[in-house]
Amino acid sequence: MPELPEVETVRRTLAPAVGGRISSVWTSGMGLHMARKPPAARLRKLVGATITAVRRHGKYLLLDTDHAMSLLIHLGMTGRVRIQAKAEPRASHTHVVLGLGERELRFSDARRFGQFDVVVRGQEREHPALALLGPDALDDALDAGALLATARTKRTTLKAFVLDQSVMAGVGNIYASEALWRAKLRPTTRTHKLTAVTAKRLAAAIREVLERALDNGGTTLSDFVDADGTAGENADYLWVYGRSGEPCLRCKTPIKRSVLQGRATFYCPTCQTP
DNA sequence: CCGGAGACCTGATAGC
DNA sequence: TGCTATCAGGTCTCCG
Repeated sequence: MPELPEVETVRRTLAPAVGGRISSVWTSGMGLHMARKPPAARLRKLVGATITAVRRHGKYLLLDTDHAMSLLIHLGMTGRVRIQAKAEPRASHTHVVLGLGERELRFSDARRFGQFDVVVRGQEREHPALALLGPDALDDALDAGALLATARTKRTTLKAFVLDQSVMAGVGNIYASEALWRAKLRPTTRTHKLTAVTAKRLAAAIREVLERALDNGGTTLSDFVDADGTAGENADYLWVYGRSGEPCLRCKTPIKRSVLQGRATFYCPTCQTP
């Protein structure tokens, strides 16, 4: 579910957690991504800590505390972070609950591909999940020039390139197809074919696609909701993702679906030139 | 270095 | 109704 716009939407709706003091910690004991369990003992040391900020890098959330430790959260495919009243029933597949006054911060994840960990503030980069991340996809530094310079060091496809979290952090399978359609570039085109002109188009398209999705509160295909439980509207505005057989919104050619690296890929065979 | 396939999980949906 | 197969926003690892 969650790519940069969805995670950023969660980050923004987590604002009420800032200033909250962690009064209790509960974990389900079940393993998440790579069978890693949320570290119960380290989490319990955060009882008494106050959440001071909620940050995001790519698809990762970082909740800073005044105990020099931060919570690291990744939503995987079906992860949710909710702020709910203590009296609200817990969702199924709830794996972490932090008491925050009258409310609770709850992490649930049906498929358990998500991550919930603790990192030392200032040493985030030493966490294996964050060590290799490239600049955030909405970082101003990621302009056409930077994109082109990185692309020239690779021989991969454009689809794999924009999905590579070490190139840029935050683009996932939906927005990869969307951005390449917007930039009129074929997903299978090799990165070293990028030019100053097409790199500029791609950089602009990535930014546009992500910001537009963010304006719409993210894309909800089935699972995604923000910290308030609200679904996103962006599924109504997708240009190609999930639209195979339907007419291209630019040229009316039926949209094609193919599989690249095991992931569904959508493109217009006419106006996305190879 | 790169792509493909499979692994990790559960739930929704389609088809018989 | 119930069974089976397929698919899903992500990441990681093995293999050729």
